[in-house]
Amino acid sequence: MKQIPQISETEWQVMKVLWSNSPATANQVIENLADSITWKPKTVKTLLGRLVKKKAAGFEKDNRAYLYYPLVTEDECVKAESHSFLKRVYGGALNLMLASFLEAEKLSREDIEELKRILDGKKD
Amino acid sequence: MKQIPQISETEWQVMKVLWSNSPATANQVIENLADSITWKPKTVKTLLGRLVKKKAAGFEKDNRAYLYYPLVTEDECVKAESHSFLKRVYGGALNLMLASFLEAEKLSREDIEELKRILDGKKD
DNA sequence: AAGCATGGATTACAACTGTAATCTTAACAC
DNA sequence: GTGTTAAGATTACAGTTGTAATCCATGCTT
Repeated sequence: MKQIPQISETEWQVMKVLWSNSPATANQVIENLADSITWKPKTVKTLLGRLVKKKAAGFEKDNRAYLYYPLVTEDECVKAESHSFLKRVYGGALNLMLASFLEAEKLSREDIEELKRILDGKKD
Repeated sequence: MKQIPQISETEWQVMKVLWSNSPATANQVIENLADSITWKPKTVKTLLGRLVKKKAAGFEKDNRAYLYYPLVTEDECVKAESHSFLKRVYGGALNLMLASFLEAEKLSREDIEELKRILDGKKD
């Protein structure tokens, strides 16, 4: 499988915008992030630049502003992050991790029902 | 709840040793890591030093060698990491995360049975 | 045409990371 | 007691990250 670039915490937030709203100009991304974070616009631009440099995003020139879009899918990134998390924290043992989450966290009755449905579906 | 220090990838590996085998001298930690990693002994000592500095580990002088031990529990750290992962990747939605893992990953029949047992246990 | 505004490019800068090597001090071997 | 060894302390050094500010070029305003 292809190599997913290392995407940092803050870069993730920018990628999320691109995943849900692309292509987008830097200003659209900034706008989109406005209520969730408090970065200066320049900060967002820096992050966009870094994402381009590390090939997580690309752009085309429209007129003066660039149109940015993701080069990696959210799914790929989620998989990569999950794998790394699982390995780091649970030594790679998925069943351990799931058991731990299921036990420790509060889930609504509906969540529980849905998870059981998924598990049932996997049995066959 | 108390503030868990930020523990890096490599530091985690050292903490794991301390969690399972403490107190331990630097050399015992090095020994213990020998087959899983290829760091030079000095590298491990650097990591121990950093963990002490960031209050994730402590030590007592025995004779010339120090005896290191964890100052934070594995459970606390796992929780903190999990929280951060969940927030970063799934926007904090635990049910989403679980559903995604359950669907995407391969689980043995026994794993599935156990997870269902856990879910059943949570229902009441 | 001249200047201002705006977008991206470049530069900044400290903290954290990965990965060690060197320095210093104290104990142990003779 | 004097040299060697070995433990921790200090220093190294580049890459990443968080968080921007400044620089430069180009298009819009008048």
